[in-house]
Amino acid sequence: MKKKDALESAECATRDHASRSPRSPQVNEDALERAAGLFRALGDVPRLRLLALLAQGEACVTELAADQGEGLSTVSQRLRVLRSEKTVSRRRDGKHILYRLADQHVADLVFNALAHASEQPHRAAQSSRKRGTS
Amino acid sequence: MKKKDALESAECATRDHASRSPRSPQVNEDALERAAGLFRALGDVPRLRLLALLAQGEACVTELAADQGEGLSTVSQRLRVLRSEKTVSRRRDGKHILYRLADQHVADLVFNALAHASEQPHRAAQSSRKRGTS
DNA sequence: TCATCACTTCACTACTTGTTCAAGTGTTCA
DNA sequence: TGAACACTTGAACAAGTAGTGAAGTGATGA
Repeated sequence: MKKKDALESAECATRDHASRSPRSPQVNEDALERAAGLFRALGDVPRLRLLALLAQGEACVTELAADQGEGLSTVSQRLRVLRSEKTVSRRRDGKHILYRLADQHVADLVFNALAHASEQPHRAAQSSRKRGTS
Repeated sequence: MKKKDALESAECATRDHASRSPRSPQVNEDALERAAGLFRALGDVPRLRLLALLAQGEACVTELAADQGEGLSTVSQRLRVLRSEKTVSRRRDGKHILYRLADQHVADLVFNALAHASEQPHRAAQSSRKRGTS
């Protein structure tokens, strides 16, 4: 993925709507990076399913793999990605390693998105609906 | 991306912790797909920045491109992705096409994630903090 | 201490995605 | 009517990412 071609022909901004507002970079660049990373980790159906599963409680890799009909290695890799973005945490329990959602915020994100997705079968609207609405 | 290698050696599930709970697929597969699509669209720094910018109000493509020091085409493509996941909507205003966040839910998602990311410089915690914080 | 179990990591391939230039579309204004 | 503006779309390529088998790691139990 390359970058750069900047401003190939941006002229309107200085004329028509000269200054609507500063529209500055007041967003923390670092936070942006982490937020994007988090979203990227959640942006994959198998991984999201894994999280939805873990939202029901702790589970070991074998259990998760069996539940999804996938290989251990595959599931382990998915968990690695999720773990690198701090969406899940793990602890050893004898021979097993149990995974769980890292915190309530992750659960909120997943549930909100799923709720939102369920509400809107085919299109988003000018909704001013509040969260938590089922 | 291939698929399949299923159950290369999952035996523990049937022995040690035989049945912790059903842990069934009660998650709507279709909602999962849409939610993942939404997250995937948000999982890119430039696109997320675009949304953060739009959270401040409507803006035309040229304006957004100028603000980020990027080319029109580049920004237009990013907006296309965002639009395909219904995170932004647009309307024509004379020569310009003004983009805006599609709904409040998207703004919530972005702000929550950014807030969460800002709160946790280097690691996630057992936070039970509620949304809307800061 | 050695075999087994439950994973994790590595290396590799196939596939997906983002950026970019060139060309195309739709509006406005002279 | 046509030139200029503000985008959008298409195609191509580079770079990133997921899945997989094989090999490695760390507990447990005989």
